[in-house]
Amino acid sequence: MLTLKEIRHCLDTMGEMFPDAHCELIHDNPFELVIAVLLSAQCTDALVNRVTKNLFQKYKKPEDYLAVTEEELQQDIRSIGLYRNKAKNIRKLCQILLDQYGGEVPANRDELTKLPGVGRKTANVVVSVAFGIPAIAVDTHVERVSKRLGFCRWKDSVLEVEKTLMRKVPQDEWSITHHRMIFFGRYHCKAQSPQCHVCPLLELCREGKKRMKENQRNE
DNA sequence: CTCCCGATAT
DNA sequence: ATATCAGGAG
Repeated sequence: MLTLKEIRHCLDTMGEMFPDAHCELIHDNPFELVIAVLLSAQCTDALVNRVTKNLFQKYKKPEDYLAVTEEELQQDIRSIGLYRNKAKNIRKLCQILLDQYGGEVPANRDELTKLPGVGRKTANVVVSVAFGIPAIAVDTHVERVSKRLGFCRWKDSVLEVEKTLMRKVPQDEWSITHHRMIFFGRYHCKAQSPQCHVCPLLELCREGKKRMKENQRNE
């Protein structure tokens, strides 16, 4: 486990590496963001953006998703994967927005979490990005980076990772820290090929040093 | 824990 | 061929 000062150094370094870290899901309003984040489960942002480019031209409001059959919506998002669950959840979610929220997206994590297909991670992204409410969404990248670097313990659940990060990072930096960790994980500390050999954090990264030693044996 | 699932990187 | 991708629900 890293000290508070070491974590501070890691986050500052990530900020220097990725000064423009931001949400890469293309959207024009909170409703589009909810749809995009829901679609992004187990799928790259690039592919989501490719699909939503057409999707958001055809479907503007919750009513539009309910005006077609579920099979038609499935076909419109098929290339995303998990498309049966996602199509069903999107249509249920739209019905609830119309019935209970006047067709608007609630600006509240607990209300968002009640929506089908919206778990804690998706809700955190929406409140943070769409409504400016401080939150740390722990996705696959944030979890992997936290564990490799030693921000938390290997056995921690995603909820425990989130709580640890909230405890160790000032609240007014939650959102930007979340995005810096996403970029760091997506483009540098990648799942399959982490760039340990050019990593400025290698000296305090337990996992990184272990990986570098393993590589030496294979030469 | 398993299932959902196509696209892409390794 | 296999792992991974801005996860969530049962």
